[in-house]
Amino acid sequence: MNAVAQHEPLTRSVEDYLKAIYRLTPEGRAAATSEIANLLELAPASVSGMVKRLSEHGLLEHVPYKGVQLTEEGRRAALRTIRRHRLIEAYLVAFLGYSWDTVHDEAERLEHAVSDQLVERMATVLGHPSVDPHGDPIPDVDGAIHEPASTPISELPEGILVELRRVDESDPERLRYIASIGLRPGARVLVVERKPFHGPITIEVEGQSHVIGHELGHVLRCVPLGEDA
Amino acid sequence: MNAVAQHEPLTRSVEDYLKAIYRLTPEGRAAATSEIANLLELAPASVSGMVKRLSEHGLLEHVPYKGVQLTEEGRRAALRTIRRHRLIEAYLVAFLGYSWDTVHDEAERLEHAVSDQLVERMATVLGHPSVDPHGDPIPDVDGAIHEPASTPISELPEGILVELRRVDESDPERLRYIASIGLRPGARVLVVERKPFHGPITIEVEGQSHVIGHELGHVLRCVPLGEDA
DNA sequence: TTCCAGATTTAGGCACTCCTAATCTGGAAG
DNA sequence: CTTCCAGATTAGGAGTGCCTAAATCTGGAA
Repeated sequence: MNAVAQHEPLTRSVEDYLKAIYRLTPEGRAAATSEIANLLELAPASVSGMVKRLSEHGLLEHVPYKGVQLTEEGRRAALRTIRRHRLIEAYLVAFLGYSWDTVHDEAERLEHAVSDQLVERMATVLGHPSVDPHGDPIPDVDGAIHEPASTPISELPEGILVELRRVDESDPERLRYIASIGLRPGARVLVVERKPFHGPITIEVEGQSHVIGHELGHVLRCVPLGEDA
Repeated sequence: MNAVAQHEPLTRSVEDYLKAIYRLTPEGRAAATSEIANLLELAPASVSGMVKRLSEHGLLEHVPYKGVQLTEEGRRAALRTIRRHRLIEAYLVAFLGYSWDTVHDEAERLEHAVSDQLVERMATVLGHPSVDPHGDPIPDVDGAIHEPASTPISELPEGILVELRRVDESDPERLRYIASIGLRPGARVLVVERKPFHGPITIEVEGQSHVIGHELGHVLRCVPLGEDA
């Protein structure tokens, strides 16, 4: 019953909880029950129950009424699932004709079914990529991950020319919209105008102007290329 | 609540039951509870329970104490799963370095997770194959399947030269053994000697002699190529 | 300091999928 | 035609994972 190297496989649900909590707890934050419920589209009471069970199994640290964090074991499990997800996405785009904006749901189901062997073979034929089609970094086999710096386009000054690096969105309709206006990782984008108080942002992509909401701008993470006013 | 075209997805377990019952009921036979339990490695009582539930859902015809058969809807669902399984096997062998004797387990998990879209894309890049790496025919999208004639090598006369067409086995160890002596779909095999009363069979493959048990001979399905005594 | 709104947890249910133990049944043997 | 038993079913239980409704807690406003 040692906590190390026990490889009883986790269920689909458990993997989803761990992934969600990983996303909600950057740098030592704690995740609230309601945040998890929100992300997974479950009732808060269901989350309370699962959190209790996962704490007992040593995957989470839970302070009742305060929040949860992953244990080291939980973190490793979460990163294992994330690695699978992102490699599957990269594989489906590279070899099976998926577009980067439609691949998420398929990967969401496959990540719970593939063996380590299969994922590593995908990684091999892909040449061990460091990011997936959304620009998200792929953790390595040991669970190491490094997130290259990037800034939401909603926080960059007007007049700046940027390269889109990451699209932090999983909703299929939003993704399809983002792709439809020419935005994809690697795209050059000019920040034309930013209205104050979380107002709309005007950008130029492939010579075309588009106005996007602040919320959408928040998921478009970029690196500056220089001024171009 | 119509029986037609309802597409609430079936669970993993349900798909496994339907596949098992499909295998156990060639041409109108009925499958016994114990046969299903055996194939799925479950307690007979568990099968009774599930069979009851699946009958109520219209996927099975159950005559208590007699046996079960698939309804038309159950048959279609079984063939859908079998199509997925066999195309996944073919894909993994063709593109991801799996060997035909080790691919079964991976496909067994993936068949419950892939979308129709993904399976059809695999079928496309494979060029719509008609058989999987074990020689098993792949049902088409409408559920039509035709099983080419073949005879277990255990039923063929001594001295005959045959081509191995199908290996009806899913146990990994047995498959690995079969592959290790040079047997695979397409291999030329000479039936050297067959001892009576289900005795051992001596065959020659790739110039090498091997003695196999009758049980193993039963899963090796062949077509005759001619005499060679 | 008290009190309340909102978040959280507990209580009680239901469906699924499995188990063991007890009971029942249909057909074969006497 | 009765008895018996292998095989099938029912009974009762456990774990997962979700739900709604009812307590309960917490932190900030009055």
